[in-house]
Amino acid sequence: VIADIVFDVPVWRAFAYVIPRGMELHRGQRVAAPLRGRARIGMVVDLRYGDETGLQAIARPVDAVPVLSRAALELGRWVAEESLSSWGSTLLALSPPVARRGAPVIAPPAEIGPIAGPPPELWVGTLREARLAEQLRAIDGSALVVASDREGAGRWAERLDAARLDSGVSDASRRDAWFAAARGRARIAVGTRSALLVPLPPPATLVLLDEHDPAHKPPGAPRLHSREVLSRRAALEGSRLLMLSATPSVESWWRAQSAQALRRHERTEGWPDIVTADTRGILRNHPLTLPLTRAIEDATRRGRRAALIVGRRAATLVCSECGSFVRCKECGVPLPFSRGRNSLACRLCTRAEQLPERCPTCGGRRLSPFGWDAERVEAAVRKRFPKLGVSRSDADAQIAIGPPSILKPSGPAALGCVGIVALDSLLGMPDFRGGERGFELLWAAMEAVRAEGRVVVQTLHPDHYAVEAARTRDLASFYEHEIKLRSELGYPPFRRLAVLSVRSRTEGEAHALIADCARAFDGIPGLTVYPAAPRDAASTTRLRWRLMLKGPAELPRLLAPAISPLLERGRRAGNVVEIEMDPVS
DNA sequence: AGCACGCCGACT
DNA sequence: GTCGGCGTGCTC
Repeated sequence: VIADIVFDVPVWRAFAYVIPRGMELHRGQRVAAPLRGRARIGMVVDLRYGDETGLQAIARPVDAVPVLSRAALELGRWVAEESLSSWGSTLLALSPPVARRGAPVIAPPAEIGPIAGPPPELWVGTLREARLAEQLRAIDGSALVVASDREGAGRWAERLDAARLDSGVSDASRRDAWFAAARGRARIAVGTRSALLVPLPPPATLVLLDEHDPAHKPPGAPRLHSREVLSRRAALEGSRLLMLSATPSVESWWRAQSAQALRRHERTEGWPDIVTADTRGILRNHPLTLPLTRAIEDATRRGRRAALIVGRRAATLVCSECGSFVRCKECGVPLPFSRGRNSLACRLCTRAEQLPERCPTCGGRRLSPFGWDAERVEAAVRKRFPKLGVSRSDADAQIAIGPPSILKPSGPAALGCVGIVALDSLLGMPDFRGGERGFELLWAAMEAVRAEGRVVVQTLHPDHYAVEAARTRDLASFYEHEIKLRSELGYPPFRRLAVLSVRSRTEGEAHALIADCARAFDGIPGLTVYPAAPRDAASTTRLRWRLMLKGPAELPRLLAPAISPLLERGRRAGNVVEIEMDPVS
């Protein structure tokens, strides 16, 4: 009997090995097998009869029993194909930690047949998490809860008294939790993306927390958003899928709405009004407007903490008179601006424009770089509030300054004031998700203060649809607007994106390499290939290039034949070619 | 990925 | 005459 094994190497095909006499193996079990002379860990994906001549023998099983079901192996293959990465690297990233020698033998995972299940549900509203905890407490069958990070997994494991599958606990207890979930001994298991394939006895409920969070797709295998993996899994095994978010991704909202699967568990009565501070023509010399200064004073006087949210660097050029950004005429995205350069280049289409003298919208003469970074804000705030504790690293400081993520761990009404120093640094990011990210932030700010505090938004765009929708607490109106835009401009969920990037040692080679890549995509029907652009517009050397690809839902299948030889050839002579499907930023 | 093989320059 | 750089190709 021959075993087909896949390894954590960038090689697509499986390798065939002889199973030694007396060794019993199953699909979904890990083994150590000699690969180019050394024993490496691989996953058994198939067992078959065949010609054994010239094949090496498997050295030993690594697991006494399978860790993945056959359905999980197939799901893993789908994930690998969708993300243009190898089956082996995907499966091994989605397997439990390897046991130490002498660990007890545990029962193999349940096999689940394909059944038709309900459409995925999208839960929004302030009560979504309380409702989830309630339902899970009384659940019939098993459940997997996937958080976007270890902290979230830890909080939920405690809240649900559930087994933990993420790396926040020891390997031994993660492994125990894996098999406890597989055998139905732990009804509820909590993990991060590494737990996506854990076997669960039916009927299973799959839960994705903070569905919109880009942290569900960090670098590394499996190179797909947990949302996509879970929705495929739910569809294949007929499980119920619940996705929770205060502000879902536009993709999920759109799908849930058309499947009549949107569930709203809301209570927004008593929430504070969002105070918008219009910063057009001001905010040149201080990051805090009067309303924000007052709100910080009030909160800290009452013994409450304040958080100030800042974006990244000065990223765009803005008109001080009408407030509009200088945008690419082709793509409509704001052009990134950095000091010391006299042209603006679009990140998407590479069109370069002379630095304009006047505002292209209103003809105003005052165009200035826009953006307050954390350092500048901290210095100014310390000066303004010398007696208060101000920190960029301690989220528990009286005034904490940082990126939107500092709002994440705060419980309901944890803060007395949230100030968004410059919403425009989010709205104006050279990324089609700018509106979505801005809306998420505003909503998260309201959730962090609830009825007990104040949200102050400083912006050049008080009339932006994301601000308007947040101010009126009208989720649906935001999504309607955003979906219309996405449909007109051909962005997800209507078309699918991929980003190809290359790196070389010399500028000449880098340019030749990206040109080769672009040529390889010539003539593929339904594919839009955007012109290549240097990766860092600010950098003077052009060793890194990227280009964006747009296509239909089957984009990975379209790209695979063209990209495979490039991914291999790219590795020669210090060249690196990478492709990322469905980039989140 | 990771590792061995092999072909050219610098050193004993 | 030998060491070792890295470019190249393969892994059951």
